[in-house]
Amino acid sequence: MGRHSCCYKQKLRKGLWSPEEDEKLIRHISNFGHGCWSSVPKLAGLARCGKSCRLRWINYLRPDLKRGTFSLHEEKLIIELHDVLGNKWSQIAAQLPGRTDNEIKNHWNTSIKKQLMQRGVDPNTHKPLSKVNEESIENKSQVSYDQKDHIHTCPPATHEFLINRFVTTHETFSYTQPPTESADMFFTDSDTDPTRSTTDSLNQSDNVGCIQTNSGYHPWGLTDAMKSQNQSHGLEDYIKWNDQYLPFLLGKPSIESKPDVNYEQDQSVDACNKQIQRISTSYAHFS
DNA sequence: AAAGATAGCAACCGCCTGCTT
DNA sequence: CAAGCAGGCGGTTGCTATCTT
Repeated sequence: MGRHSCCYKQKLRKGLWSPEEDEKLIRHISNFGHGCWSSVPKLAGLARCGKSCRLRWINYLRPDLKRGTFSLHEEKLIIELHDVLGNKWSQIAAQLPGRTDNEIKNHWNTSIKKQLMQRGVDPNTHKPLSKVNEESIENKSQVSYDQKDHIHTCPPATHEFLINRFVTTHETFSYTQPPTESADMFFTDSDTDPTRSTTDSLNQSDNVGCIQTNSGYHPWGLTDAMKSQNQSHGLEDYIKWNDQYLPFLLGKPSIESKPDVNYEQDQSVDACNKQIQRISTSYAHFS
């Protein structure tokens, strides 16, 4: 594909936007909307490419932008979402009203990353740095083995791994329905009230969540009763996700060579645990 | 006060995906 | 089905402001 066609045009301005250019763009979009971005520069009287206009509007001129420094809550949220989503800045930004993906990405790279490193946390894996170092040493020796056998890098997929990745213990697994379709994950209160806004929910509950699919809302995580039960046993009450594995859990394998797993429409917790057992069996050859 | 180093951020680049022709 | 186009995304660059020496 190469470069965007509009970028080939001659005499297009680049670099920082002048106040006059901003004004033209704001006036045009306020009056007519952006429509097709590639036509915006011409209609707005700007010597810029459509992509540049789009970026300027989304990252800087949009009226609903919050701007200013990130609050502690926002930073916490970014860290948690990054743990789940990785560098999916647009998805992370979608959970922070008034913030852009670019803004979050910049803040991550310039500030949050350093904070995490100072706290001894690896910003990529969100694990303690000491643990990451140990694993990297182990992985180095593993790489040669994998290369020898032409096995691409695959995570360990033992039952324990999957359980640990998705749920803390069997008892804590609290789907009311197994999800059946592609899903966008979001968090909500344990009452799983879909009318609550995501950010409101996140303010109140970090560890109990919900999967939203086309077929409805599927709570996951710990009920309050389970939380207190687990805490009395000294168990962690958070649930870790990995977007690479999420499609499997949802029956939507997205990476080649992964086993096709069908999920039954069974609403019992036992059935969910059986599904996990089945997944881990399917992965057994990787471990 | 000046020069160099560092941090923060706006914007660009290149790639990917989905839609249209 | 292939090619072209537009929109979107993540990674990166480079400019500017601030800090340090």
